[in-house]
Amino acid sequence: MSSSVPKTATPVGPTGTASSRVFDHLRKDLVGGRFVAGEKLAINSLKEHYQVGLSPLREALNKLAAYGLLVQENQRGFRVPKLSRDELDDIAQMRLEMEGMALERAIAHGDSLWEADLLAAAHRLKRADITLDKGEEWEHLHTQFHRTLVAPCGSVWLLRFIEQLHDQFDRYRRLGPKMPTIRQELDEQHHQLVELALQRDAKAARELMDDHIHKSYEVALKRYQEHA
Amino acid sequence: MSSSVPKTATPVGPTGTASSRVFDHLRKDLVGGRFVAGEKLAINSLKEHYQVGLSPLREALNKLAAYGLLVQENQRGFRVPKLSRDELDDIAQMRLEMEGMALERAIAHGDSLWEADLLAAAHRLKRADITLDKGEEWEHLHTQFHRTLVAPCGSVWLLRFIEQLHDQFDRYRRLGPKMPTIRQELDEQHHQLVELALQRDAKAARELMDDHIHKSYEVALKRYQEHA
DNA sequence: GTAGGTTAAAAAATCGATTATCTTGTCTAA
DNA sequence: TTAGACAAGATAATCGATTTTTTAACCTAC
Repeated sequence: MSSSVPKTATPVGPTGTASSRVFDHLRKDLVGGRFVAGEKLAINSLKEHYQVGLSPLREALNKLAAYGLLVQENQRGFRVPKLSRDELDDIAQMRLEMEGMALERAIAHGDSLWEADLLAAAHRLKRADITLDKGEEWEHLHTQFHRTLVAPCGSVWLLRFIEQLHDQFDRYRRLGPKMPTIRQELDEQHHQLVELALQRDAKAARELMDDHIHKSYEVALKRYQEHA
Repeated sequence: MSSSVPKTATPVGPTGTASSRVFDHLRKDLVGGRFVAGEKLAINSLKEHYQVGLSPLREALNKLAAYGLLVQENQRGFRVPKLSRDELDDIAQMRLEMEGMALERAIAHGDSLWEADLLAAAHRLKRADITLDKGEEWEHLHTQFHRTLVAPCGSVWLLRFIEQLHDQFDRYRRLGPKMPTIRQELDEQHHQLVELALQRDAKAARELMDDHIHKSYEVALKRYQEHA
């Protein structure tokens, strides 16, 4: 049953609005460190780089500013936020509080579907770990794993804030190339987190999560210090 | 020393960009309940109502969507988010956690300038309480008081999240007219909060804050239930 | 009567050009 | 020499019109 001109073709080309596409793309690039912290964005350059008109671009920039990945100054356009030790400490501290809270709640409420999702997410991430492919694909699986871990915490707003903090944190963590030694430790913790979650050991899981974030913080801090 | 055409005149007229002005105005209107929850925004009506062009209006709507006061669906414009009991519970619960945390930290770190600011903010709010003027001016002083209370918590991100949660909470609280009886209780708690903060009694202050949020939650819940 | 399809109207998204504001370099006067 | 004024260029913000997509109304075939 194939028609030569299907009514709804598989969207090979770009999907969604130009605004949402450039938003996603810019978000990735900002989190991935493809801009220099503090730099002023030249809108006209972005326009050609992302192959998009001025209106959708500006709408994306406005959203990113409200989200905290850009700063907007009246009549002076948009800048990439500066990085600072104080802010990194703040972000890490907030991650400790909020992801800890979310993990405890997720362990209390997560059902068996969650268990399956969690195992799947951990497995996919492990595959990328051993391939040592630490590119954009690994980043996505890593984000997805942490998202799955806390997903059934029962609070839409908590999840939203955690997502935002992750993006902010990753701006520091991804300042430089990977550090295989510490990275391997962190990868192992992902599996230990799954085990403790499945055992419903909220206390131990939270302690491990604290340690996980702490180790990640040390990586991010080193990156930040080397970066200057 | 007065020139007939001063170079930098006092900005009597509208200040800032059209986009930022309409953002502020829309934010107030959304929090203040001047739109029906769930309704779709007719951009062209907004355009004339706020006396602004399409581009700055759309930029403001995009920012509000990223902030969480609007929902944006690709190719289908903007909607006012629906209200739900579950979300109100979520917001109130998050306020308990986050404002409690912020208050404890503020009490630990706040200096004498903070004490003065706090007394001033409480005083201004009391003036508005007794005038029984519960309009936009009271709302502003109330927001300002709570903001001052937690200001020296040391975390930019915590303050940001709390601000966002307040806006969300107020969408429920401001669904209906004031309730003088319970309102008076809440007003008294503001002063007790100042006293406990000045005494640096973090534990008691947090307990009172919990109670304050709980009472406010009951008001908001009643509003929500009456609203249907 | 209803499912599916066509079309007209409405609304959203985007574009190209204009206007307002800021920035930079240069000149003048103290 | 340097602070301040000025002008020219660059950039940000906004407008008006166009294109694209959705919505709603109508029509046809079963």
